[in-house]
Amino acid sequence: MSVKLFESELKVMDLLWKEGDLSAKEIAQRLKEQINWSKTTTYTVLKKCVEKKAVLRTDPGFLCSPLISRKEVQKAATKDFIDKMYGGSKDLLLASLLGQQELTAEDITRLKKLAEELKRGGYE
Amino acid sequence: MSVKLFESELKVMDLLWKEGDLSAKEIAQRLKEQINWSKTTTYTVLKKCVEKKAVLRTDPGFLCSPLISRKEVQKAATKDFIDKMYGGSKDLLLASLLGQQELTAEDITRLKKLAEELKRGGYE
DNA sequence: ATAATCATTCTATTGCAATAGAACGGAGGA
DNA sequence: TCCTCCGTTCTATTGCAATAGAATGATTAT
Repeated sequence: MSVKLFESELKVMDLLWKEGDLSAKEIAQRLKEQINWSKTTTYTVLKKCVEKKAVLRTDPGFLCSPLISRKEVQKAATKDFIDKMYGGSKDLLLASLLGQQELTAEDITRLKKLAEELKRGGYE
Repeated sequence: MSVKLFESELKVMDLLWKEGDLSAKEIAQRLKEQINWSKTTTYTVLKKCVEKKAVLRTDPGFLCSPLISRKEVQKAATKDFIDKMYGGSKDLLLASLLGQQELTAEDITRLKKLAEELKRGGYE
């Protein structure tokens, strides 16, 4: 359950999260178009994802499906990031986010509504 | 004004942010104690910080002072992180933070209060 | 004046993510 | 059966952050 992914691996996962299951061949094709990756690059990175149990690859056709969700990865990465940049304090990150001048009144209203919903248990 | 710092550079900045201006020698001493860095490692990393204009080093005594604040660096790093992990959407990061089960009712109350203050312009 | 000490810089070395060229192997056509 | 194509793997190569050993140069003590 090692959800620590590198940037290259995220590119592969991103595709799978967006498009759903794809064959290795299709992934290679799309990443060739999108970011000009050589097919071998895609296969190498894909292999890493499989080793890390982030992707399940099954025959026939080397069909690939994500084993971990974007949310899980985001959550883990966010924790790492908070540890690294905010000394482990979620609150400090929140404060930094909220303290940005670009935050509009609507942002805040929305935020309050969001908090309200959370309080009522309106989260998955 | 390149505020993009590596992990090693952050270790140096962290010290300066905490302790205020220090001589290169003192920095080397402390990082030797704290994380067992060789003095040359410290000097190499410190040099990078100077090149990046994150630190001002003046004679006499190679006194070092931070040229950028922790907040600036956090803000820039957070933006990068949001771009990388949340497709540039600050809201999604917020949602992820708030959606964590560990968030208590008090957390939410505090958050709402924080948002309230922000709305009233109570931020620096 | 010279030696010794020590702060600073110069110049590797290591480790690992990113990228991809070349080799391999199996399916399908001649 | 044999050849060709192409999906997949094996095995580099590159680039860069992290780390630090050896060289340098200035200051102090003898």
